[in-house]
Amino acid sequence: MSINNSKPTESELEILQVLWQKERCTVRDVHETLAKKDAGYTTTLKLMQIMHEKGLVERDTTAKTHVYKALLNQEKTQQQLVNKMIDNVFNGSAARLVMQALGNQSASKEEIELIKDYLEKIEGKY
Amino acid sequence: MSINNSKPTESELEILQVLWQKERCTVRDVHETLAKKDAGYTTTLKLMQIMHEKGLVERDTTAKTHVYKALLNQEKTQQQLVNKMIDNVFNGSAARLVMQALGNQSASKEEIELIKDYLEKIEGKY
DNA sequence: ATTTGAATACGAAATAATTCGTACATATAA
DNA sequence: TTATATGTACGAATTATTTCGTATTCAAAT
Repeated sequence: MSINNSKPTESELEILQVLWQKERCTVRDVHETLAKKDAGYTTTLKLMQIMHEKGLVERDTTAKTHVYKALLNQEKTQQQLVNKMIDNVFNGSAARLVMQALGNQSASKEEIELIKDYLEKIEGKY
Repeated sequence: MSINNSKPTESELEILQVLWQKERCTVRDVHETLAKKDAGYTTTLKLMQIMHEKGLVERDTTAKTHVYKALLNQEKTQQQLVNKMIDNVFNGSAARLVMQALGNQSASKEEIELIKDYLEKIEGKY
């Protein structure tokens, strides 16, 4: 049983996103990056404080302005979420999810190439 | 703007899952299928009633025991959820999600084959 | 030294989601 | 007919999540 098996909430995920990108962030950094949402600054602050309580992030409080860092591993978290979605939404079929993902606008020619290469690589395993 | 753009909650998704599988279900059908969760019967009932209010399902109330049917389209719903995940969790990269999905235990040799075929097929588009 | 601006802390309200108890109706079996 | 089993309705408690206001601290500029 791991220490962090609690799934992050929607908002927490948005914040983690930023932290994974930028590594060390102040609350303001995060808040500014999440400009889309027009929540107030103290809302972002509070969320990050809660994340700290939960052990999702660590922070350096030596300076007045605290600096946050993600503690959840990006890959692991992604894996968990994907697994859950496969299970929950695609009746356990990874292939279904993949096809759904590839059938949409987001998949460019370059991405398709990447995936083909990847398939070649993992096909060795069988 | 569609009528049903509200994303189903976690629990609602579980129920939809069952309804997509079985087409026409009573509350008891659903509740029994969702045996894993040990919520009470009336909880499932209430959830399905709420889903009806929200327009996620329709129901036939001619008989004493009501019969439910999903109104949300499975494919469309899956697509929405996948898109959201790509955006939210994979910084917009469908390829990342796909690789993550393929890198896990769920992807069998057969599934990989399916995907390769699929890639061939959509590659024509470019 | 005083003001101003930018931070944190934190309680508490607002909102969303889940869970369940209880009342009541109806069908079926004894 | 009466009792029992199985349904629905629905209010309300509980729990989770998000949002924000206000107090306070600290640093920098005036």
